Amino acid sequence: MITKLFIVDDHYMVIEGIHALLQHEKNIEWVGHAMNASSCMAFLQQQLPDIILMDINLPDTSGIELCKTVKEKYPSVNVVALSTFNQQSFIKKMIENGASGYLLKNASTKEMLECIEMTMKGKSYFSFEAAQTLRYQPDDEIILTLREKEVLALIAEGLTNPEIGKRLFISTTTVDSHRKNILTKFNVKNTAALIHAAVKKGFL
Amino acid sequence: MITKLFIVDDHYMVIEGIHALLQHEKNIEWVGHAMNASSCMAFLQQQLPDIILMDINLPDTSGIELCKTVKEKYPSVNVVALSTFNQQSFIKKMIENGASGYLLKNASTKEMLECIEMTMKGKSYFSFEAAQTLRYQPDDEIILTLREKEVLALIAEGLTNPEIGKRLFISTTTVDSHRKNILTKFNVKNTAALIHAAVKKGFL
DNA sequence: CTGCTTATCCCCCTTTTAGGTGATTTTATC
DNA sequence: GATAAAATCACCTAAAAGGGGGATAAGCAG
Repeated sequence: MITKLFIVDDHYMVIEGIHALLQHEKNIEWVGHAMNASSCMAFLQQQLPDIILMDINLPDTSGIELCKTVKEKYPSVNVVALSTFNQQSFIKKMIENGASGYLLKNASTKEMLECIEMTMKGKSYFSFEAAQTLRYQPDDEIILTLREKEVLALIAEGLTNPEIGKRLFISTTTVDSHRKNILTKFNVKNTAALIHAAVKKGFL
Repeated sequence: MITKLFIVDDHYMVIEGIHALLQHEKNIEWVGHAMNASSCMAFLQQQLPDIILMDINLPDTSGIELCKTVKEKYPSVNVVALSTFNQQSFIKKMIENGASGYLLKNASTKEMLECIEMTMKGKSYFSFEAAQTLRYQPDDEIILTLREKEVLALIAEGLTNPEIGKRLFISTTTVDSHRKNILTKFNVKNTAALIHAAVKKGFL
């Protein structure tokens, strides 16, 4: 069985690299590539591949959004996320949006082939490191409510509690409560450490 | 004249991609690759290439550090930075550490060849976007003193002014002064916005 | 229905920041 | 040796943040 493979990545070198690594594989057909989200969608209107290797960082839309759109319109297409970052939040988001796997860009040919094979069998595949991230860091997962995320974003913008209150049409004391809860969830004791941690964990 | 090319990048796909893109170039000799800083240094003890394409993000040392070390030990070797990020601070730092050029990973083959050619002629080459970043954003360049960088790092860790003072053996009021100067330089009005901006600009 | 989470609100009090203004010493540079 | 930049220290005031406590209403799941 021949797997039709499509790639979305804005880096020419990566596209060429994957192409070079897989060109001698007989059961993989290279149906094309796109360097941004919109040309990817345009391609899919004409032909559906079996697997899309999709970079998370794209110039127009993020891979996380593109993945969602693709899976909604073409549920039969398997999406495998392709990324440099081994960040838990990204991995989680891609899975939520229907990705079948997560491949880091430092993956070997063997890993790539395994990933394609597994995906075609309907199973999930995650790069070793990505899998470890998901497995061994369950406790540092931070779940914020919608409101908390809003507040956090406004804090990062530099707004004070009274300003945030006005913006969200709630009392200053409420903002204060949210803020304290966020600090507790991140296990930090002030705003500086909070913003730093929030960025590192992909919230900002 | 044949250019001896060496690559340092922790992503197998990128190495293969560049290899694929340049393998038919007759005046470029592919002398090898390394996937981290230490094996790069080990290679250089045996053979010196003309140009090193060096990723900024490496697993052990950062490319910025590696560039410095390489140029100190082997000044004849030209280092071209290779990166996904079009961030001013990184570009600036690489130049300061002796890099001859800055190539973005979405560069075309033509750009790569141009870059190699220019570098061999002793000139600098910067990807179009990287050059624009340097040219059109001169005013948002933020220059911090050594002390200010130290203080900023400790603020990001979540230390308060008294704590920072103890750590650096200076008075709390001095820390306060530094802190105010940093806020002014970043043109922000509180810690939250400061940390956010500092991360975006590559200080943290 | 009961417990749980979310979102809302309020109080007290202490510490920390931020804005303003000013000054001294060290260090590097011309 | 003069000049400029960096680093140091100080005082005042007001605003904001953080730590503690507690309360209520709405919505949801077992």
